[in-house]
Amino acid sequence: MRWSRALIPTLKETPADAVAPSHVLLLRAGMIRQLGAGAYTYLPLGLRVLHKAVRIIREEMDATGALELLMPALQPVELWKESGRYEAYGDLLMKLVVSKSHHMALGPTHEEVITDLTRDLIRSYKQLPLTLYQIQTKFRDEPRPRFGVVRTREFLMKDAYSLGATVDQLNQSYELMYEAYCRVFDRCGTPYVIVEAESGPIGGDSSHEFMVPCSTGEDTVIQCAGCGYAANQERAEIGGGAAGAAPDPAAPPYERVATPNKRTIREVCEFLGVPEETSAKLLVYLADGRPVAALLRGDHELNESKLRRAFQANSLVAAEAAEVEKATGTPLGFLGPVAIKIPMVVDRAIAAMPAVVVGGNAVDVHLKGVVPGRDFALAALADIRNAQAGDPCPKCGSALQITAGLEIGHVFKLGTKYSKAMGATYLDEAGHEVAVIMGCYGIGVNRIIAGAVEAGHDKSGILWPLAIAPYQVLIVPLQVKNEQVMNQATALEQELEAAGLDVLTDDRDQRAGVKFNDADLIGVPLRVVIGERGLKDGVVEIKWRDWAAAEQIPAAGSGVAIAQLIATARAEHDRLCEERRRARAAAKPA
RNA sequence: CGGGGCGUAGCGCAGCCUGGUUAGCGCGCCUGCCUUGGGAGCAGGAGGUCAUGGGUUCGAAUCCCGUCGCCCCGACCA
Repeated sequence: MRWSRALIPTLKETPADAVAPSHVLLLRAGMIRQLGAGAYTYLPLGLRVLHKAVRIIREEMDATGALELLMPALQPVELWKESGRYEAYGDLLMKLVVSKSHHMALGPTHEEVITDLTRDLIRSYKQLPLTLYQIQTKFRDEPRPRFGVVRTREFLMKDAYSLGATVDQLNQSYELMYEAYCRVFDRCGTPYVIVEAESGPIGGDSSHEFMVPCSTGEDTVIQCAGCGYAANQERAEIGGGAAGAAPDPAAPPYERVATPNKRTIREVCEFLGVPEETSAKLLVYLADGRPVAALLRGDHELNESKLRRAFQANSLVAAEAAEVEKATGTPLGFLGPVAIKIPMVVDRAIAAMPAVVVGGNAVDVHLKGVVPGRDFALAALADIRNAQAGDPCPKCGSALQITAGLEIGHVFKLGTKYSKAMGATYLDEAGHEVAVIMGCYGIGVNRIIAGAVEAGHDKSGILWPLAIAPYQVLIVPLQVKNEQVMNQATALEQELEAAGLDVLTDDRDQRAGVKFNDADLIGVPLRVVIGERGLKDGVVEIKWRDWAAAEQIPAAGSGVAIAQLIATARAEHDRLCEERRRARAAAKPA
């Protein structure tokens, strides 16, 4: 391919709206263009990268025995009402009216459609297990698209659904997908960590997310350097947790203090001159509509998933100010655990505190020196807060670390939520009608691209992994009007293309500096420079994008040598992937 | 949805506060000369509903009101 014909509109300056490195560089490298918020065109160069990732995904999905199909993006809303997600998904679901009165939605995911298909097609245990997948555009009405291609309203997703007759079959499908995901991301060359994820109210005993560590990531990952424990903050447990010491019998009784108009933890603590970690806050939530309270240390953050589980509720929402006052008889800002009338769960960290400052359940009143276990019960103790840096690891007790992660893949055991709601059943060996046991597995294809750039760039531009680079080799003839130079470039291009390589030749009549800067920007892994100077000595220059030094090789036979270099690099990468696969297999309990 | 910022040429910006002829600059683009191993130079040129609707005014990119769009922070995110 000739650069002059390839439509690669590189930009010298950073577009004002772009902040995230992947957004800036994909724009500057001429790979994407924005149409509107969360909607991007993939220009030819960017599309090549996307296609390469898709190809790897497809190969690995097929290798697991999963079958590819293609479901409609356009879905009847009735299916969503049937599964109960029409309400649950809310505004994120893009709705539209077709043919004047036909209510449709654009699919944000396809559990409903696959379950509908399943109840049609799956009749017998003999057809199971089965995993189906597709690679398709998804639509979500994101309230806030951001960071270029990281969060968009329309994106390419590989979604797979496993159908099983037994929990064993589900577990096997899950394992297969989990391993296939590792292979996909290993092969794409995108760094990732696998974290335990929150599986949501639907239950299911297992869920993992694949995260690219990068500052642009929207998720918070909790990791233990000691034992390798890694979890999404939504999920991460906190170690320690032994019950605190018994209340000090010598502790003086608590005292009531006037705190006029001091409502927030900060205001109260500043007013009383005590540190926030000696205070406690009482939060009121509606668990399945019933008011409940959560008590945690003033400087700690509530984890709603943990609280929802603590109350064994299906839904949990923060109570409005009016609801709080109605439930407790006290306005926001002065709530406390002493003599509270609604059910309360206390965070474990509270049990370790000898005395706390809390709200007095009366306007403009707080209580000082309240002793947990003496002045209020510690019966319902639970881990209900977000893990933070320095907290003990739940597995080994080492200090946890906190990093940002970009979610590129998610594997999830669904169980029978959808099959039961929508009547997807099969007949088992005994002739009983049983709900299909399902799993779902997603990869954000665009995010592989974004993640690769977030993880692989420098001041000059992108460093594509060889496997997903738009081209593998960039030939840069420096004097395009010099026949000898151009002939050499053309011959090399044809030879490499004949050898099956993806080659781009920068045939633009530009100065060397322009070409080199653009070469660095678009990040093609191997650059071959052909110039008058080198040809005089019978050499061409080769340079890996991620490697500082260039080297000279004989111009004669350079095609063979370069094809060999790429082949070696690919073999080395394959070897690395295989090594990781073996390590995973070895680490897995028998 | 709350808070903040911004819409002037393909990109980056100035002009607006204090209204006044043909709306500027840099990059990019076209033509020519010159140059040629890390974003050269000179000369000429093309390209604008100043986001949009209304209002004030003799006169609006500029002042006022509405609308739309985009970005950032937060909330939200199977």
